[in-house]
Amino acid sequence: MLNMRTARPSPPEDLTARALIRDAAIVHFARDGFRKTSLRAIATTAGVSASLVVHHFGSKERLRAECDEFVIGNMLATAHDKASPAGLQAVIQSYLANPAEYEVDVAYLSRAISEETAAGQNFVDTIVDETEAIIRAGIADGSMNPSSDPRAEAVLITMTSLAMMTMTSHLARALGFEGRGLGQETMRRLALPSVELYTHGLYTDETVLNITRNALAVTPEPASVPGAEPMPAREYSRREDTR
Amino acid sequence: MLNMRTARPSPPEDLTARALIRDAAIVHFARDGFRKTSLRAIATTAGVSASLVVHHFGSKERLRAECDEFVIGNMLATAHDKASPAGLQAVIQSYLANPAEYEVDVAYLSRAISEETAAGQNFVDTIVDETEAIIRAGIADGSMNPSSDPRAEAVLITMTSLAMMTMTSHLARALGFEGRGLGQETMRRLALPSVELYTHGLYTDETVLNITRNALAVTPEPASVPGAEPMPAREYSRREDTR
DNA sequence: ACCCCGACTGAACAAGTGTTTAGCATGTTG
DNA sequence: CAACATGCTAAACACTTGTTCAGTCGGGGT
Repeated sequence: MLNMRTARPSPPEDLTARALIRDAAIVHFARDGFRKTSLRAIATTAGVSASLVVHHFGSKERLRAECDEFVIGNMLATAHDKASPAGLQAVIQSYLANPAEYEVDVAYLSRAISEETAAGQNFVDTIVDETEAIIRAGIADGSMNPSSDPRAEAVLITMTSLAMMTMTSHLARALGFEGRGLGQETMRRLALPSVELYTHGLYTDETVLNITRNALAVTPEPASVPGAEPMPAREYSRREDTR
Repeated sequence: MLNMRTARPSPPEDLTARALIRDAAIVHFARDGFRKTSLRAIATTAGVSASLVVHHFGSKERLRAECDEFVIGNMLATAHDKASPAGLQAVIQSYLANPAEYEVDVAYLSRAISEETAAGQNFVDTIVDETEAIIRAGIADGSMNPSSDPRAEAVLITMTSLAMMTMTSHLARALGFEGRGLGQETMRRLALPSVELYTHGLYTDETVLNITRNALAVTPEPASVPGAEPMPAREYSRREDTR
């Protein structure tokens, strides 16, 4: 009801050809990527000629720009006017309510992030900023643990969240949900472990933390940073080796 | 010294043309992606004709397969024979020691994951399994917190780690390292916050955890899963709303 | 009535693609 | 020496790509 901007439940016929082309392009870009989709393919699923596509949009690149604006711009817009700090939550919940409707938009966003579109970068940056604000507020009101670097923590959490979008297929496969509707069951399966991780952490003590602190203290800036990232889970396997 | 399989310090001249083509293809695939790179571009940087590429490899697709095998296969191989459970750690540390040498391989792997190559999927699945084993061992020996779903936790952590590869450019940009050598400074900046997060968690109490548990208990399986994932950080913002 | 302007199409173009073909060396084998 | 395989190339082929070019259709405005 509230989302007629991002999700497009519009009837098939009473749309202008221009809108039909845009929607078809969004579907194709989301499913096959920008480079792989041809103007003729878009024209076919839109039921028009290839020339009409460029007649309306000028070029394939400008068509992409318009699709970016339509999908991602609307995502950010609906997120912004719904409450100030954590307005994104409404969108997220609305998505989780029925992922099928947003499937195309999520796939499109994922492509935009992977292909590093201007709109995709803008989206990522916006969410990072928003997340940082949330974290700082959470630390201030005591609901979240203090961090040595809230900005970096925000980046970390944002990328983790976005990775759930860009790697849906890998997620589903690793969990055994191959054929099923990507997302629904996968998200449900990941929900609890994710919150557990965010509540209790992974490690039981500060062994790894201290090792990391020492390693970073030793190497001030330019040289190497041994044994810290990006797979912190591995550290434990040589715990006694606390040199 | 120990890595002459993944990193290629080989002198320029004494390589067979076949190897030259393979290496050139790896660079191009890593930097521009599979679809965007043309056989002629590969041939040019390899200093040979385009026909020779297909003469040696049969087709572009088979060339890709061979590059996959060479880069990713070697990654997995060197990871496997170095200690059994957490053998990957050696590779990771070797990478963190001097990321520049592995830059191409990391970029290549990232592409393989994004483009969902067979080898890329295999790599992801392998690391998930390996991570799951590590987590189960860590829980058993008390160094890690118990999880309601170790498999899902392993998937979560793996995807987070891999996201650091597939989203290097976004990471760097969000942290302000635009022009610098992608990785080095970014990794250093993220190391401590990441371990902090894995040690103490994000939330100070179990409010969000309980909310999530209740939400999952209410909706058993088929229907919607409101307010849980994939952005758990947002939950806090309506803490008092503990309906 | 004219004209024009917009939406729209089919055909053609130029460039780029992966792949094929024929052929040139060159060295090895009978 | 002849025959042949091998590493290699230039040219061409078949095809797809994004884009351009007339040109048709139809409805308003004057």
